[in-house]
Amino acid sequence: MTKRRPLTVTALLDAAMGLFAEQGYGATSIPEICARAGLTKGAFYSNFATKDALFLALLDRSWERRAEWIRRAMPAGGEQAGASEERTRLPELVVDRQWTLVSTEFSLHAIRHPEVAKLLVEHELRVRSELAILVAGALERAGRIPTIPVDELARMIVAVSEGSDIQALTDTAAGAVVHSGLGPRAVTGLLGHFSVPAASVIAPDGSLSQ
Amino acid sequence: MTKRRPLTVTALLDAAMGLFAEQGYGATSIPEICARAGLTKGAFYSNFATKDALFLALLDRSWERRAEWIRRAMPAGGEQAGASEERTRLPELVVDRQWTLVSTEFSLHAIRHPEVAKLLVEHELRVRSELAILVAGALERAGRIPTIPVDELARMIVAVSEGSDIQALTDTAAGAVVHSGLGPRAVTGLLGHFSVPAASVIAPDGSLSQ
DNA sequence: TGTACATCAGTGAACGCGCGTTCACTGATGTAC
DNA sequence: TGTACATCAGTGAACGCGCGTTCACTGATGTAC
Repeated sequence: MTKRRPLTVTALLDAAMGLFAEQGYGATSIPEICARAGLTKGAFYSNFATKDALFLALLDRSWERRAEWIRRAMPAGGEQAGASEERTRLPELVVDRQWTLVSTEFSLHAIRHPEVAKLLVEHELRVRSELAILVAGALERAGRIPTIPVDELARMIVAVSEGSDIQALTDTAAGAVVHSGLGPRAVTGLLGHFSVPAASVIAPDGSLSQ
Repeated sequence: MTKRRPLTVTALLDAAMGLFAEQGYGATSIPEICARAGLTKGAFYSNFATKDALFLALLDRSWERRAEWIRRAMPAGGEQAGASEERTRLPELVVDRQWTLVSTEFSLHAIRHPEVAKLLVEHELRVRSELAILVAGALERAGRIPTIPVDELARMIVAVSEGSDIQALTDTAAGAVVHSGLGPRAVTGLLGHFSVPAASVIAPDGSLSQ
C-alpha cells in the first residue's frame, strides 16, 4: 500500500494539470479529473479533502520542478564574451503553456484567498532570491553594478516575463505570428537601465573603482 | 419595453462583474448572477444565450469605459518640467482590483478559445495604439526619441504593468506592505533604455539634429 | 520459503442538491384612435 | 387627453443531469511466524 498511493496521487495530479490548463480550475469537476486519471471518485477523496487541496499539491509539485529547473540553469559560468547587451541576457525562460495558464490562474485564486496568497508570496520570495543570484551574476559578468536592489530588479523581471508570456500565448491563440523576443528584450532593457558600468562607480572610500 | 431592457442588462452586467471578481468566472453560476441582480433566471436567458455571451458583453462595456479613461488622460499638455526621468513618466494607471482580476481571467479564457482570442487581440491593438501615442508624447516632451518602434514599447509597458498589478494584488492579499511604485518605475526604465536624447541623433541628411 | 492474517487504498452504488435550460404565463410599456 | 388593444420583457414552476460527498465493501499489499 506504500507503493500504490504515490502512483494514484501522480495520476490525479497529471490529470488535473492537463484539465486545469485546458478548461481552467473553476470549470473542471472532480469526476472529470478522476475519469482522466482512470480512477473512481473514491480514490480522489481517499487522497485529497477538496479540489483546493489538490490544487495546492499540484502547485507544490510544479514549484519543486521549477526550482530545480532554475537551479540547473544557474551557474553555467562565464562562457559569454559578446557586447554588454549580449552579456546581460539571462538564460531564456521557456514559455510553458500549461505552467503559464495554471500558475496565472493560481495567482488569481491567491488574490481571492488571503491564506493561499501567503503561501504564494512565500514561494515567490524563494524563487526571486534564486533569480536575484542569476541577475547579480549576469550583471557582474557584464562588468556592471545595479543601481537598485537586485531583489527589485528580480521583481520587475518576473512581472514583465509573466506579462509577456500571457501576451505571447494570446497572440498565438489568435493565430498571429509571435514576436517571441519581446519579453527577453524587455528584461535586457531593465537590466541595462537599472545598472551602470562598474568603472563609473565611486567606492565608499572615495576612490574610483576598477 | 425600450426602457426596461437596458436596465436589466446593466443590472446583470454589474452583478456579474462583482461575482467574477470575487469568485472567478468558472466558479460563478448563472443563478448566482441573477440573484445578485435581483432578477429571475428567465431574465438572463431573455438577454443572453450563454454565460460566455454575458462575459463578452461585460468586457465590451469595460473596454469602452477604459478607452474613454485613456482618452481623457491623453493630451493634458506639457505641464511637466522636472528631470528627464520625471518627464518620461506616464499618467499612472490606477490599479483597479476588479478590472485586473476579470481581464486577466479573460486573457486565460481567450488563450483557451481561439475565436475569443481574436477579439481580444483586436481590442488590444486599439488600446496599444492609443498608448503608443501617449508614449510618443511623453518621450517628445522629454526631448528623447525611441530606438525601437513605439508599438513594441507599448507592448512591453502593457506586459510589465499587468505583471506588476497581479504582483501588487497578491502581496496585498497576503497582508504585505506594498511597493506600489514598482510598475511605474519599470515603465520609466523601459522608456529610458529604449530611447536616446534627441540631440545625439544624426538626421537622415547626415547633420546632427537639434 | 510458504502460509495465514491484518491493513487500508481504491471501488462503486447511493444520496440530496443546485445547475443549466425551457416554457406557458402575466403584467408593465408603448400604440392607435 | 382618455380608453382599448398589442407587444414582449421578465416571472416562476418544472425538468433532467451531473455535481460533491459518503460509506459498506473488496482485494491487493505488506507482516508475522
